[in-house]
Amino acid sequence: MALRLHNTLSGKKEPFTPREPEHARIYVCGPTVYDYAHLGHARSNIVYDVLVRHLRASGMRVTFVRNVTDVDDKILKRAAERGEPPSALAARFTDAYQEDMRRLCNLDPDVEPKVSEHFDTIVDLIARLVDGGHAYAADGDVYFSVESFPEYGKLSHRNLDQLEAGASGRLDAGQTARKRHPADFALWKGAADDEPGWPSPWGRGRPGWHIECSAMSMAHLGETLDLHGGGLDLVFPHHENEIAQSEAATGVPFATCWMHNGFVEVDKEKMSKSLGNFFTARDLFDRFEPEAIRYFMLTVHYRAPLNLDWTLDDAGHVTGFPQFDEAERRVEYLYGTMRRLESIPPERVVDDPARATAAQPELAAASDRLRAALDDDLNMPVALARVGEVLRAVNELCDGAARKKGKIARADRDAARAAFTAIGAHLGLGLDRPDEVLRRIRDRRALARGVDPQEVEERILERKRARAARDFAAADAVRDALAARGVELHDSPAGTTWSML
RNA sequence: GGCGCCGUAGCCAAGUGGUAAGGCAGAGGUUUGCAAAACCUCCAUUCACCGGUUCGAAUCCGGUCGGCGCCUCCA
Repeated sequence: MALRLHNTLSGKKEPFTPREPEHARIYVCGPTVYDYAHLGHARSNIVYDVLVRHLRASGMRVTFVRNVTDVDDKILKRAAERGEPPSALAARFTDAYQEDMRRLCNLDPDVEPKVSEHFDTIVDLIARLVDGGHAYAADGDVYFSVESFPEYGKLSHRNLDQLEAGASGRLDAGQTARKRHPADFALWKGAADDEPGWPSPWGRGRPGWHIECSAMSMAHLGETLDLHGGGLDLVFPHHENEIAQSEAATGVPFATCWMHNGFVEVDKEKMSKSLGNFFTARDLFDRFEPEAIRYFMLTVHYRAPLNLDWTLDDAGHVTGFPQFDEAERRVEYLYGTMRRLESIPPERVVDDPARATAAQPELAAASDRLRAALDDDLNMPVALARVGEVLRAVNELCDGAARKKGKIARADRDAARAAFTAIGAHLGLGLDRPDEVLRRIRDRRALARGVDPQEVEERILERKRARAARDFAAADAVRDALAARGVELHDSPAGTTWSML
């Protein structure tokens, strides 16, 4: 294992070294479940999914924990607006989140802890901080004292003076009065009588935003995590505060490596709910194969911003996403190549070492090349370039097997299969059934363009008769008429199939 | 104001000292009754701009211009 990762803590690329060499303990900040997952959540999940898959494909055991924040002010607010119990709303969006992430070909975390199931752990941690002099109660709230932790700011590379200056003028007056230092943050928030709350030594209330991640990660992975990840926007204050409260409590490093993924942007601006320029994953699933969305997320390095382009009609409505179109064509290429390989008739597969082509070494090395790309700070774009090389080599083999009296060496065929296995293992691509994916993509496009598959099949039969009668003019007329509607016909010895442009 | 990131072909995008990966689009070709798919070939003497360091820089240093993020809920 020679994975090197950019560590936010040091600002440098470093070898990833779990405390237990063959077992990585990883924690990633999950969603606050008050709405559907948007593309930013999708990107974050896909990045860490590739990390976990890559580590496992490289032979490491990984315990992957990703929380669900199901107790939070935003949830209470949204639930109140809808007249729905907060727990019901949270449960609904938790289910939706899990479903969406699975559709994006992400593995489930090994543990998915929820705030609602960890009150004791959270309260214990707060009590430990109060006892240690790192936190203080004030009017039913409990605050962490940043001045009690000299290293505060080490992750986001800022100091308390800077924070004070930056925060001036936009602080909540009520909280400021209770805080000893403006940067102190709430560990526990007292609840008003009409607000939901849970019992604690400091009165009825609910956890602050940051404490749950410290409590739950340490509960499931121990006091020092090998890697803690999340979106770039979590560096400050969320992760900075997690470090402070965790290390103040335990006296040991909270996480060895901190990893942060870049944003999804629209028109060069961060996509976020507050800007109103976001798309949920579900919105896109109706228009594109979820795996195409995953593919697109892999085309850019995880730390770089990922800019989303769209096309608009005159009325300003979104008409398309060129990048997802392109990614979906690449997904078709991937599955189309897989299907081609498996469609080679058995009699054309021969045990003839001499026939093994120059492509075989390239395919045999596919796994190593993927690993090398991802070992370098999870360079997914380069990994995708390696995938492209594999697909080209496999198609070359298939072309050879398709020629008159063409054959493919069993060794080549097996190397190609192994390459697809490696692609799935490291990147989570190509794990579905080719026929099903390709038909789904085709039918989704047909539906969008008002093309009836049944009718297309009839036209194909019509053309078949014309061709049999050597009436090529009539046959071509059918082809042209369908082509005008985006339907593309593919003739092959086995018959005619079709796809949507 | 503080901290930080980015600017590579028509578009997207890798590349942190050794002479520009990959994809899309485009051009030509093989194949095909015609197509499509697939495959082959071509497509940046150059990396926003100006200086500097070096035998050598897209890569390091300084400056200029342009874009963005965090500092407040946020993946």
